Amino acid sequence: MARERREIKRIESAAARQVTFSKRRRGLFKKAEELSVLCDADVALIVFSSTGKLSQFASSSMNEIIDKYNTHSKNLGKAEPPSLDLNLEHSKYASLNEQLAEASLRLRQMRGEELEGLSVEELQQLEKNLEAGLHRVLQTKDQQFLEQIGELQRKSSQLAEENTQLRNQVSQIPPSGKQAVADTENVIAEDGQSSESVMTALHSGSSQDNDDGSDVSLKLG
Amino acid sequence: MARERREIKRIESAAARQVTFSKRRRGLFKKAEELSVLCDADVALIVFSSTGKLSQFASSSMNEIIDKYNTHSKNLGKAEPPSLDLNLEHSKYASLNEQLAEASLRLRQMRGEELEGLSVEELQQLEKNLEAGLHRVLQTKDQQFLEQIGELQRKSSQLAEENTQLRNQVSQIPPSGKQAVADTENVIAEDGQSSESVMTALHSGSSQDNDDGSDVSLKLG
DNA sequence: AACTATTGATAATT
DNA sequence: TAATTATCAATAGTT
Repeated sequence: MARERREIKRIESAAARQVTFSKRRRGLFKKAEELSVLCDADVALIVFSSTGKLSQFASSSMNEIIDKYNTHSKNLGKAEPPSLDLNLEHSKYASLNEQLAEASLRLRQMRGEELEGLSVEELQQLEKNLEAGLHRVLQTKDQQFLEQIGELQRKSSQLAEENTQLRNQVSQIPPSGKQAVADTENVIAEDGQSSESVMTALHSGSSQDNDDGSDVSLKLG
Repeated sequence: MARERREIKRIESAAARQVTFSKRRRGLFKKAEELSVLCDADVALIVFSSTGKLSQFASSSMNEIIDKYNTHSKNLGKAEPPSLDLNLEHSKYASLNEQLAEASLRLRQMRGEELEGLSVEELQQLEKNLEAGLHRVLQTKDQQFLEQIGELQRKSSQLAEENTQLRNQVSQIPPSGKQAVADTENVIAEDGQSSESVMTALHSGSSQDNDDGSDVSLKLG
């Protein structure tokens, strides 16, 4: 196009390259615009100089054209596997966002957090999931607890029974006047307890026995 | 460039427009490539004909250049709010995909599924998470159990103590021979119990008392 | 699509 | 960098 034909290969001289870049870039953009006007075409031109500076031309909106380009590439089943359709991308992105939000919420809920907003059904489902996970551990542990409680209940009943029987025996001691009472008090004193507390314990004993049993049954049912 | 100068405005004749489009498009792409080669520039050119057909040129990768363009635009704080940055969109999308995949995997693992491929560290982490989740439920439940057990233990000790005291009282009854025993048996019969079970309960009473205490302590420690 | 007269682009120079 | 200009390249109209 000029004094001499120039071979199309990289211009080594940075200065010359810069000059040629400026001239040719202007021409290229001019021709791009002319094409878009003359032929009613949608044209997008992006140029990065070797120094990284951006120049651009778009007959309409750059992003519009890029979106259109991405859609075309996708629909034509072209290569470009790393590039995805921006439009589809968009809905997928929104969808992914929702899914991720829900997943992390569920995780937090399985950790016992943010349970406030859950419906009854959701709580039941969460409970089911947690219960399934907990099942073996809880089974073993609960069983041990129940065994201990049952054993203690049996012993309590046994001891209460003995108490009753012993009380009967005590009540059948021939009333020998003050002395017997004194003796009893002495024995109690040796054990470090007052007669008052003993009687209270004895009286509440049988009633408490029943209360305990029903309490445990209720809580375990 | 030719027989006559052409005004730069839309060519009304569709045929003429199509011809000009073909010619000028070829020239434009040629010049775009020449610029990229001569000046070591990164050039992307996208052209949609008025009939919607796509032509493109990119000196490197089209998506690479578009990404670079978007990054530039973004950094320059440009407008274009309705259009999203493809670049960022893309990495966000990939990132979201990963996050979602991980979240759902973790959920499945918390339900006890897909534990096969986990390393020891991962299993320990999962165990920790499950334990944390179970903690609140278990804490409440365990506390109730412990309270019940503690109460029963207290009562057992109390009753055992009373038993000891009552036994002391019984042993201090003046030996009045057979009659006293017979009376005791009658009283017991009225309560619907046999003397044999009573004696067994009495004999095992003190020894069992100690055993129970240590047993419970061990299991709760 | 090929031809070609003409304009437009630009390489070398200033 | 900008202007000049000789030359080459692109292309409008024609075939």
